[in-house]
Amino acid sequence: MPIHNMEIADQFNRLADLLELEGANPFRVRAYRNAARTVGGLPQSVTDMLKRGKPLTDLPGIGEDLAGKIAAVCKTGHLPLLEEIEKRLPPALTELMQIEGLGPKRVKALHRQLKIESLKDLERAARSGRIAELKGFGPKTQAAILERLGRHTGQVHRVRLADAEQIVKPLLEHLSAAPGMEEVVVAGSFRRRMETVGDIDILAITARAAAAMDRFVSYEDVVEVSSQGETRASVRLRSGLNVDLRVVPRSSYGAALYYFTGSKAHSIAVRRIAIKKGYKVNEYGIYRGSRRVGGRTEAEIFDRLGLSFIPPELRENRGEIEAAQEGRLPVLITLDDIRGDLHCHTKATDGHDTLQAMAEAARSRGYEYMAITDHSRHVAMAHGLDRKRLLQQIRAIDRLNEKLDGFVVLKAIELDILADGSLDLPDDVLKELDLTVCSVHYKFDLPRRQQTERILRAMNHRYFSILGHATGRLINEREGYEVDLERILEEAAKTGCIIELNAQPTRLDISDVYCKLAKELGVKIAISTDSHTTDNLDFMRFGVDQARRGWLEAGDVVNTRRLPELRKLLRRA
DNA sequence: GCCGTTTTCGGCCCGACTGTTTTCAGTCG
Repeated sequence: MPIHNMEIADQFNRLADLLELEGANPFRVRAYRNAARTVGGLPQSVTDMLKRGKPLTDLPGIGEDLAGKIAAVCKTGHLPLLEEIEKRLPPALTELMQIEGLGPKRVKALHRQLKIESLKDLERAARSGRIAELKGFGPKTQAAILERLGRHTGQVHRVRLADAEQIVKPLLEHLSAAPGMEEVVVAGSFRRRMETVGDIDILAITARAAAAMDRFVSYEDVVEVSSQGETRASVRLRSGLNVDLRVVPRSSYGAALYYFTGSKAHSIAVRRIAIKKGYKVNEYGIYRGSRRVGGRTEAEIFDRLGLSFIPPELRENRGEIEAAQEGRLPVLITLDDIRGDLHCHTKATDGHDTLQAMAEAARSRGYEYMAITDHSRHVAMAHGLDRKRLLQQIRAIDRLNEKLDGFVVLKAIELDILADGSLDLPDDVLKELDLTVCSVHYKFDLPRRQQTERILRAMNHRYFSILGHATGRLINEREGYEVDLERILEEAAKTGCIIELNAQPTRLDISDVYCKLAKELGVKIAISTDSHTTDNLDFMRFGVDQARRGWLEAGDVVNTRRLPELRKLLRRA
């Protein structure tokens, strides 16, 4: 049973928590957290890296010691240092640190002085009033602990980006109406266009900070004001989402936007460069000594530090800073680069709109082509097309194309990859199509090796064009099936198969790190909406966001091409 | 624990807010 990256990351994070409780060197703690983040975000499994003899010390923030520990976990499943510390400290103490407002120092004090080892202990102590008596604690802290305990579910909840957008939009409108408000923007992971966000960071430019604060905390969806100062406030919304507002003057706009966009790892790395160059960067500006030398725009900061402008989507400290130093940042794809959509359904299966309506909707978005990819027969739930109905649809598309001027509907299908890796319809009908999107819809529970072989076998079929939603995950709803995506991408590089980036906000499949790996391997990506209504075509922008996070340029994406060029890419040797 | 245009030791990002204090530690982002 190979150890997954996430398991290693979990062990390191737990170790970091416990070390922090023990009062270890905070930079040592950070090293473990960084390692957890690095390993957790890798597109390939470290088990495989080790097998292939790739040195783990090549990974940023992984030195000899951590490389050895990672290798040990891969080999044995155990991290001896973690187990050693768990003998000294109750492992459940790390749960206490999940409670907002409880950090290592307070948890340590609660453990030492009140023998609190679990959430249950914590609740009992708070109810009995013993916490308020501790030095450094008080009645307010005790009440806050009780209140947050009641809300604690044990899991961090992240909201899908598209859902966050719907929550944020009316709030921005509300804030914009504050007297003296000059500008309101969202920073944080929302601006970096992460597939999910944990909270919302809003930046407001105004000379009247107090008015902005008042307007913010009085928003109708606010259920709790967690903190409120002169320039900063935090609230919790009815939806459960936390929102931070930060007010800055116009002159600090760029510095503040940069700082609050993050990511944290990116900010730390850039500030380190700033220090080396004799600067200090904070949310008010960039300074040489006590003299402020910039910060009105983000560009001023990048310029000072000798970096080219790094788009927010890349700010994850995954190589973008080095690329910016060397002037080799990618020119990221934009929505305007997209010329068509290659995965769309109609009423013929589980879509809601007609062939013609879909075509017109695509055309009205400025596209030059779209592929109609209804389901194949095996997806019975969606009344998948059999040979006869597919041929009917092909003829209907031919008739429609005769009427359309300057727009082409491509004949295609979303073809089920059967459990043995064969495709759901015979070659004699597939050969009539312009392309196929081949996807897994059943048998999610195959063992990883078998699932991978299933897809690899399908990919070697002569009429296989694009692999649809490659992992089958639904964000916040279900994990994808177990599959070796790195091997699939390597095979795609060999065979010329295209990999889909499914733009449905609940899918965004494949993820950003796999987009980057695909690019590095030379694999072409199709960003497709998997539309089931005409409105769904607008999901393209979420796909483009994800592609940008994955470093993709227009040239990496097939549906940025004009039709003749696309056809060439689809024609396989 | 990592890392090197401060280079193998001695640094490691930086400020706001809260609740507890009587000048600040702890937490958070």
